[in-house]
Amino acid sequence: MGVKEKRAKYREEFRQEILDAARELFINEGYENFSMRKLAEKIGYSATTIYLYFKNKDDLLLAICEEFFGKFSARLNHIRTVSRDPVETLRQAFLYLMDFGLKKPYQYKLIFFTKSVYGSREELVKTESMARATFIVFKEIVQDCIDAGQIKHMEAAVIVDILVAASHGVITKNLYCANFLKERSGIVARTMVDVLLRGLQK
Amino acid sequence: MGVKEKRAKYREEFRQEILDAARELFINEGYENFSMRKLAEKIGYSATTIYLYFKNKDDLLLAICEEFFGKFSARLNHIRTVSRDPVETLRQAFLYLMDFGLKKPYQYKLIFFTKSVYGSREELVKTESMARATFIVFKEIVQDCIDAGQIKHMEAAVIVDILVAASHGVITKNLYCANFLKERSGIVARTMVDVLLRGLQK
DNA sequence: AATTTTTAAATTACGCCGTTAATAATATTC
DNA sequence: GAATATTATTAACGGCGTAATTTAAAAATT
Repeated sequence: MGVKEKRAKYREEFRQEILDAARELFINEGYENFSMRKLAEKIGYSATTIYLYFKNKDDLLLAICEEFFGKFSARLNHIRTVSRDPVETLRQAFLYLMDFGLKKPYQYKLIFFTKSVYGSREELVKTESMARATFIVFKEIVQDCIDAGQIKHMEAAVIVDILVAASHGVITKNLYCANFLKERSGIVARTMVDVLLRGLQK
Repeated sequence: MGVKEKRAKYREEFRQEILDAARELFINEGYENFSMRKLAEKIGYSATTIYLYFKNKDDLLLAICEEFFGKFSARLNHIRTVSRDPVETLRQAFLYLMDFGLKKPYQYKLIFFTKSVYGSREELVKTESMARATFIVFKEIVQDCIDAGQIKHMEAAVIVDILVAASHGVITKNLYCANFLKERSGIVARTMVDVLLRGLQK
């Protein structure tokens, strides 16, 4: 390995080190209370050094989102290959998203409700991203159900939107609504899934 | 009117003036970009003067939320007295919430996804608030449907949670998801309502 | 009416923040 | 070993929420 490559590798390693610390800080403190200065202290460098590896605070967040969507789309692909019944696959995919949110609400919030890190829709569609890949797998899972004639015939993307929105909603209520009983969130989530899939079936 | 009352009245008027300016600023700039200093400039006073009328930034937000929930619960009560069919009443209540979100997403975000201004559940239940009043009316509307035997028999609060969560979800997708087609948000909202009510019916 | 007391407002200040510009230290290349 | 490129630091700008202090105005008391 040449010197150039070696340096590039160390650079990559350091970048990842920053990213790991950033993820932890983002999740523990939330986007608001995260700060470049705290992150700098955590990694033992000055705040401005971070800017040599990431454009800015939101660029850090984008990298974290891409990490997440990478794992998420892989998981969806796995579910799809293992499970046989289309509707059961869809249910599992849906539940996987919602369970993640119930288990790690602050991480879920960070990824889904913090900033539009992917820019406009045009930008998202143009540049390839793990976020887009995830959406596409999800849509395929829905399309399988439609093709099997098991759910109502409508645009797959609309159904994906509805299911993801439902998950988002349960988690936002969990996060923000004082009146929402945490002990009931499991019930609400499962009922939501049942009611939606029931309503979608022919 | 005595001098004391007069002064109290002027105080109340000024407080409302600040609140009106704050609402506008909060909605136009979002919670992040709202600042006490900007608000101060807008009303032509120094930043610290605001602290004579509101405890802090979040106290301003709480006042704005209470204003909203006051109008919202009144609207729900109105719908309830006008409409006759229980499920139709529920559908209208649900749609009213979601349409508000589609029309004014930033205001919706401000009220529902910004901070837990009402503190913990214990605090919410203890102190009376318009937010709690709204929840109670919503629950009564659902209970009417259950009592009429038109939807599945389950805890009314769970159904309220599901419906409100569904609305929240559609709006969050609208706000944060780059992949979400704005032109489709109307369709997604209406389909969500239909699918949920269909799934909830016996 | 003059003086004391209360109230309202502004100024100053503290410790944060994201980020840029300028500078120093280190490594690489010639 | 000198010149160049890279990496890191320090200093600084303009912003933030808000507490403490100080000034100005109004009201109450004498």
